[in-house]
Amino acid sequence: MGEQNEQMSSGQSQKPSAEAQAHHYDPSKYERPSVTVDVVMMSIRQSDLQVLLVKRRSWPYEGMWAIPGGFVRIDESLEDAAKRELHEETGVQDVYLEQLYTFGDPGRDPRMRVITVVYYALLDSERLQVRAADDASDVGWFSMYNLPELAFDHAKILAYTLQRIRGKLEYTTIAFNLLPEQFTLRELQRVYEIILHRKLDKRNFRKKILSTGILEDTGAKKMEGTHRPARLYRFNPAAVARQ
Amino acid sequence: MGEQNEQMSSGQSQKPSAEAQAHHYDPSKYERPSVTVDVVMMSIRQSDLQVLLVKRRSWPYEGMWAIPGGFVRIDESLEDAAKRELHEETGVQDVYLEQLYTFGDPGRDPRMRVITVVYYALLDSERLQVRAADDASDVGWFSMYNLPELAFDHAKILAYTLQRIRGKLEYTTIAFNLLPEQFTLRELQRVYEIILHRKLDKRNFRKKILSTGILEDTGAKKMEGTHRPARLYRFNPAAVARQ
DNA sequence: CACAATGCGTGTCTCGTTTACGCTAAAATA
DNA sequence: TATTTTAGCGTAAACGAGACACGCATTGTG
Repeated sequence: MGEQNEQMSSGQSQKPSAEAQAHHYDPSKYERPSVTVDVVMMSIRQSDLQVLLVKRRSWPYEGMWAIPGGFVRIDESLEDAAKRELHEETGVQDVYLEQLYTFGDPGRDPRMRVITVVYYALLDSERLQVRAADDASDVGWFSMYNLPELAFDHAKILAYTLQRIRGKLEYTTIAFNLLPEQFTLRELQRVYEIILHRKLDKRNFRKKILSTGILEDTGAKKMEGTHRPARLYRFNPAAVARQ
Repeated sequence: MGEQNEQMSSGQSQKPSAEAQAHHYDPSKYERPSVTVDVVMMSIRQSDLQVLLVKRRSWPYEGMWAIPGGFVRIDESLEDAAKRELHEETGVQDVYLEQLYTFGDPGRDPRMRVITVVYYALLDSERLQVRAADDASDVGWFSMYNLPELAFDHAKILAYTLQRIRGKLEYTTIAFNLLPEQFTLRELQRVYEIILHRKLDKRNFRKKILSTGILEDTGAKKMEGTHRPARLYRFNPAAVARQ
């Protein structure tokens, strides 16, 4: 093994060292790709799973919609870049944010070699309503189930995002990030139904969620419409067994 | 949202366009990070889960062990870079390879900003034995449960790798990639036990695996030692439901 | 003030899955 | 032919998932 083992792990010096040259390897010869971070921002809006997209105003893919993103600054972590992007687009901070995957095929951007680290964020619908007004018309929310024509490989990225959150929904507590601090069991069930895209049995759902002990009864009730009011619960992170 | 929405998704032109300048954003100003791909190569050896590491011969972390990796070439996909690395280190091709995570904190390499896309590979122990001889002494196999002192943030990367394969073991068929084409049920069970790091019940394990129908009896038997020979099975990818 | 309308909140049974557990079979060696 | 070693098998109990229907608390209306 290691015919010519260049020992490039996490980077040989980029200025050619004597040793690198001895191994016929000069990293400074290599053109560096651009690195961007894109953030798939999702929220439950209008009883739908929606994603924030921005409209491209220039070549390539002019007029198509794209996942918001930007270049990683040289002294900024990937997660910080994602948080910055998130804040710029939505004004919110402290939301659930997770790295999804890194897409780096040559040719995915016709202008240059771009490697994109994709994150996804789950936003509480309530906090978001505030900013829903300023419709710059080149930023918009779209249903994950009815997407417009997307730039680059962004359709693939969103498909993968949906797959990931569906998977995580089953064995983590990510759903709570899409709800305000207090919520009813019915609202929580709707989040699950919207993401999994199928109906769930009310009794079994309640039984399962309550049996985990991750919900705390606030004592308050939510009255809405002409029917019996629903209990309001709060997520109790202390009681979470596994992430 | 989108105070100054720079529309950087998957890259604004790197040459400053009139439009980019109008938005006070000139990507060419930004220093680009280096991008490397590291590959965690794992195999079952000596009834142990082992990983291939290379010894660093220069600053920083001189003398410590590191996950093999190298720069991504400008016209090469991330996965191709990982395959190249894999081939250079082990001589094998066509093995299970999956992207793990991207590590990019500033300061993780003291020489420069390096963003590392980490892949992991699962190698069939049998094919590997051939090359086990050429011990260059700066390449070696180490137990995932007893690692040497590691360079950079590589200890964190290996911990995360182990977590990922444990998770995947439960709902995918990745285990087969660690075995030769034909294997006994006992050998398969050992792979699970070594990765999960706990004993499994023989009868339940056989029942569970056989009930999935992903194994095909080859008809052949494996005789080894002074006891009843075991059936040899083969993995039947056609019968795999999910993953 | 009664009654209709609406969504909240609950319990049980069935069935399939997972776990726990011990003995006989087949081969090699002495 | 006795001993050693691992292969290969079945059943009972516990648990979890899914199916399923009706009384309750509130509001609006006549």
